[in-house]
Parts: sequence; C-alpha cells; structure tokens
Amino acid sequence: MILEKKKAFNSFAAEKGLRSTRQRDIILDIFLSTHQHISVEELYLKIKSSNPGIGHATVYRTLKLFAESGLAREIHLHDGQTRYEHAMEGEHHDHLVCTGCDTIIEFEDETIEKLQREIASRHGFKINNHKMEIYGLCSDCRK
Amino acid sequence: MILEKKKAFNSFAAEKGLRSTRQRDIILDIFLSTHQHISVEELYLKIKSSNPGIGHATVYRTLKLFAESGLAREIHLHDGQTRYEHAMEGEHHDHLVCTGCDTIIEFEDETIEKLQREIASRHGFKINNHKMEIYGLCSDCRK
DNA sequence: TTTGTATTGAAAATGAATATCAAAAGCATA
DNA sequence: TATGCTTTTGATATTCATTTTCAATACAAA
Ligand SMILES: [Mn+2]
Ligand SMILES: [Mn+2]
Ligand SMILES: [Zn+2]
Ligand SMILES: [Zn+2]
Repeated sequence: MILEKKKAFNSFAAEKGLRSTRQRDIILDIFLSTHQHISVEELYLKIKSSNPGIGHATVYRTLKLFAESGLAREIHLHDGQTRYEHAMEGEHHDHLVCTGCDTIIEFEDETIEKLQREIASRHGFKINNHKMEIYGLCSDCRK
Repeated sequence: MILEKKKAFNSFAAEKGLRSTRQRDIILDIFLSTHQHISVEELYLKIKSSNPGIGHATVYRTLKLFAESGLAREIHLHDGQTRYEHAMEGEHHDHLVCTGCDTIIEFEDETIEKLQREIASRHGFKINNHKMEIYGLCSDCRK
C-alpha cells in the first residue's frame, strides 16, 4: 500500500520531468507514516526531528506536489493552517469537525454527492471538487 | 429592509453596551449597500473613497461585530481572504463557485441539510454550523 | 567526468489579520 | 454646558502562515 503510493508518486514525478531527491523521498516516507489531517508545521517538525537539514520551504513545496499528484489532499479547516490528508484514487469523504476538541470524523454520503451533481448541472456547472464540513460538538464535548 | 437591519444592529449594540459611533454607522451603510461576498479589503477601499479617515482595523473590527450580531456571515473561499455576505435571520445557503471567473451562485437544498443533520446525529454531534462549497467551471468558462 | 538544469535551504518578503496604545469621541452625570 | 470616566479609533507595529529569492548544491544525461 505504501509502496504502491511511492511508485505512483515516482511515476508522476517521472512524467513531470522532476528529479528524484533525497528530500522528497524522506518527506514522502514520513507523510505516508502519518495519519489524518496533519498541518504543514506539524509535519515539518516531525521531519526535522530525524532530518534536521530539511527546510521549511521544501516541505511546503513538496506537499503541494503530493497534492498535485493525487497522493494528498489539501484541507482548510478554520485555524488558519493548511492541512494534508492521504488521498486515494477515486475516494472522497467529507468532515464532521468538533470545535471543542478538534476531533475530525470522516464520512461519505452518496445521496448528498448525487444531489450536489444535480445542483451543479442545473446551473450549468462542471464540478471540479467540493468541500463540506459540518462543525459542532461531539458527544464528549457536550457533557 | 435596510432600515430594519440598521435597527437590528442598533439593538444588538445597545444590548452589548456598545457606543454608537460615526464609523460604525458609515461602515454599516456601505456594507448594506453592497452585494455578495465582499472581501474586507474591497469594503475597506469602498469606504475609504468616501471616508478617507476610517482605518483598516476599524473595518475588520466592525465586520466582526456585524457577524456577531447576525447581520453578516463570514465566508472563506480559497483565496486567503475573509469575505462577508448579508445574512438574514434563519436563512442559510451554500455556494457554487466558478474557479474561472469567480462567479458565485447561491443555492439551498433542504434534502442535503436534512441528510447532514442525520449524519451528525448518527455520530452524536450537535451541529453548530456547516459549509459546503462546490468548485467548478460555469457554462461561460467552459466555452 | 563534465555540464546544464532542477532543487534546496536560509533568509527576506508578502499579505492578511491582530495587537498596542495614545489621542479622540461618546455618554452619564453634575 | 462642563466634567470625568470609558470606549473607540487609527497609525503603527507585530504576528503568523506561506511564498519568493537566489546562491550553493545535487541530479542525471552525455
Ligand atoms: Mn479526512
Ligand atoms: Mn452567499
Ligand atoms: Zn469534541
Ligand atoms: Zn465562470
């Protein structure tokens, strides 16, 4: 699974004429070892702990590449930081965000997706992507 | 309609013990005269053209107040700027955003809203608010 | 190797939003 | 109307995430 993703990114890089670098390998490894909606800064710190030489800008640049390759998805919740999550071909989900404890629950709802497509086509739009976030309090935080 | 909104904000201000100031009056007037998803900077420039004295910070502060009073709603699309739109009691809508020309189409879909409530309750969440944006190309931009 | 180009990282720059704080304005009271 | 207290304002500085710059370095093709 992780190996497949690495291969996928390598083909993407090859097609784009990108060079293979130590930094990108390291960042990819560490990104793939994380779970769930990690912020750039969080990932940067994680990377730096084992690879002090790697710079801020490189992490930013590389995560953009991952997103472009389809390996990662950029997320914007409302704390002013860009986050990334793993993305797999054809998979999509939305988020239920607890504003109390920052827990994020992922969900999929094909009925909603279908309604979205209908709304878009009714207005002559060709959907590229969408986002849907439901903010509220989880059961723990309501106690 | 505009008058009602002004009254509503004035009662909100009164209840909160806020003073009534020339600046807030002006900003409210101009905000109410605009349409659709204006960015803070756009509004600031509009305001400055007739009222050069008013400062940046005051516009930011005042828009926050409008949102708090329920008069305005804060919007975050993905250009890194906060936008505000008029909000009316109990009204809610979502957005279809053209990434070609920045046109925004508003829509409401009660079926989707209901499904959202179901999803939330299935996970024990109490919804506070939500956002849903569909990004794509409008018919003009696809030509 | 050599050579041309892509990549990197430190540092500076950007841009939106917020904080600071002295001066000005609002308002209750005398 | 004048006084005094408190809020508000606006210039400016600051913060913070992200991007840009650019010289040094690394990659890969020949
Ligand atoms: Mn997710
Ligand atoms: Mn709207
Ligand atoms: Zn919670
Ligand atoms: Zn368009």
